[in-house]
Amino acid sequence: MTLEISPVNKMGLSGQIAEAIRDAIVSGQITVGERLPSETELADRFGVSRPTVREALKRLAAQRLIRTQRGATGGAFVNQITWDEAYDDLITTSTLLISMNDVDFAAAAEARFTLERACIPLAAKRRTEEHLQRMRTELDAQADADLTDEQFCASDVAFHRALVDAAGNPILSYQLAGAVEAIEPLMNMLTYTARERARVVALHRRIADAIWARDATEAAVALDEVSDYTLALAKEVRDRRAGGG
Amino acid sequence: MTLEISPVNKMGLSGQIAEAIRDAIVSGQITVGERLPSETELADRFGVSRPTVREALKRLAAQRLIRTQRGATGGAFVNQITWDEAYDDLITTSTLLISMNDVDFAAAAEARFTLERACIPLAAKRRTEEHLQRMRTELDAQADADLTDEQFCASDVAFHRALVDAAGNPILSYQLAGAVEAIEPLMNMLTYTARERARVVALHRRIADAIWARDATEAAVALDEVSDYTLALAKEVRDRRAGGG
DNA sequence: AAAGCCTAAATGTCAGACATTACCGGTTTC
DNA sequence: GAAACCGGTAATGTCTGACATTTAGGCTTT
Repeated sequence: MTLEISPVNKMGLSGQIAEAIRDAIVSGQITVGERLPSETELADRFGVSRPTVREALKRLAAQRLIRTQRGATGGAFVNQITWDEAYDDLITTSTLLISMNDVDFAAAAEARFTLERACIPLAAKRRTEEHLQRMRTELDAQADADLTDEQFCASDVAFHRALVDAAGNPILSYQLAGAVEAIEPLMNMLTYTARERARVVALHRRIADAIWARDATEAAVALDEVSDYTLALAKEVRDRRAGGG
Repeated sequence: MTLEISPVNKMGLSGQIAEAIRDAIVSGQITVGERLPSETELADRFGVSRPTVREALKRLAAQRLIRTQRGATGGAFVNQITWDEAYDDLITTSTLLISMNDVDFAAAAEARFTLERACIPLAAKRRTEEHLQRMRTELDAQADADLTDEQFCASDVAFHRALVDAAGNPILSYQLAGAVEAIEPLMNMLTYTARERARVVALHRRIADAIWARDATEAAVALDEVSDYTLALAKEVRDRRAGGG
C-alpha cells in the first residue's frame, strides 16, 4: 500500500488516507476478507495520528468497503459487498435524490414502468415457482380492503419487485430496486378508492397470469395499462389539488 | 433532533449518532443547505466526545448527506445530492459488486442491453441535437484505427450513455449509468480486431441514424444486433481461452 | 470611505490514556 | 486424557485536552 500523502490538500489528511486505502482495495492489493494493518500501524505508516486514521476508516466503512471487528484478532477487513447491502444504499440514495431534486411523479413513474417492461420478456422466460408464489402472496394481500394506502403501495412495490426478480438477472434486480422502491414515497401521495384498487389488482393478476403462461406480450399490455392508469390517477390528483388550492 | 442513544449497542456510539442525524435529515427536520449544530454542541447534546461526533459526521459525509466547511461561519451543512455525484457512487459500487461477486459477462451484458433497449422509444421521441452530436462525436472517435481497446470501449460506453441520456429522463440516466459504465472493465477484456470494430461502428451508426429519424424500431433492431454480436464475441473469447488453457 | 489587520468561531489534527471486546493459551478439574 | 475455566493480550471504541488552520466579519487606521 502506498503511503504518500501531501500535508497540504483541500481533501484533508483523512480524505487522502481513505482514498489511498480505497485504491489499494479496488486495485486488488488487498483482497476480499484480508485484514488491514491495525489502526496504530496505519497511523505510523501514514505519519498521522490514530483519530485521523479512524476517520478515514469510518468513511470506508460507510461505503461498506471495509468492516471492523473488535477483539484480539479483530481489525478492519475488506468487506465483500453483497447485493442486499447495495440494494439498501441504492434505495436510500435514490430516495434522497428524488426528494431533493423535485423529480415529478410522471418522470419517476415513466422510469419505473419503462425499466419494468424491459424485464417482462426475461421474466416470462425464466420465472420460477418461487417468483410466481411471491406475486400471488402480494395479490392476496392487495385484495384486503382494510389495507391503508401505505400498505397497499408497499405491497404494490413488493409485487413489482417479484416481477423484476423473476427476470433472473441480479444486475437488473439491483438497478431496478432503486427505481421501484425509491418512488414508493411518491406513490404514497396517491389515494386509492376501493374501485381503483380493484382495477389495479385485476391488472396485477393479469400480469401474474401472463408471466405464469410465459406470455410476454399479454404481460406487457397489462403493465402498460397499469402505467397509463397510474399516470392518469396522478394527473387527476394533481388537478384536484391545483383546483382546490 | 432527537438525542436518545443507548450506550450499549453493537452499532457503537458514532453509528447511532450518525443514524440519528441521518434520520433528522431524511425526515426533513433539517432542510437542504441548513447548518447542523457545531461539533462541540452535538457532542454536548448527545453526551459524547467530539471525536465520536466527528466519526459520525465523516460517515454521513462519505454518503454525501452533509458537506463540511471550515472557518468562522463554517460547519456541517446538509448537502443537496446532485445526479452527477450519485452517478459516481453508483458506478463505483456497481463496479465493485460486479468484480467481487464474479458476475459473468453474459449477465452484465444482458442487463445493459435490456435496459438500453427500453430507452430507445423514449430516445427516438425526445432526442435533441445535442444528444445526436454527442453520438456523432463518439462515432468519429471509434473510426480511428489507432485507438487502443480500452479507448474504444470507453468511447463505446460514452456513445451508449448519450443514447440513454437522449431519453430525457434523469432517473433512467442515473440507473443506467451503473449498468453501462460498470461493465466497462469487463468489456475491456474483449479484444477487437479491425473488422469487428468496423462492424460495431456500423451498427452504432445505424442506431444513431435511426434515433435521428425517430425510428425506434430500426434502432432496436440494430441494438439487438450489437447485443447478439457482443455476446457471440464474448463466447468466442471464452472458448478460445478455455481451449488454450 | 476604503483598505488592512485582528479576533472569534469553527473544523482539522494531534497525543496519550482508559474502556471494552474477543481470541488464545495455559491451568485446573473431572 | 479431555473438557471446562480463566487470565493475558492485542485490537477497536471512546474520552480528554490541547494546538493548528481556516474563514468571516468587525475594528482600526489611513
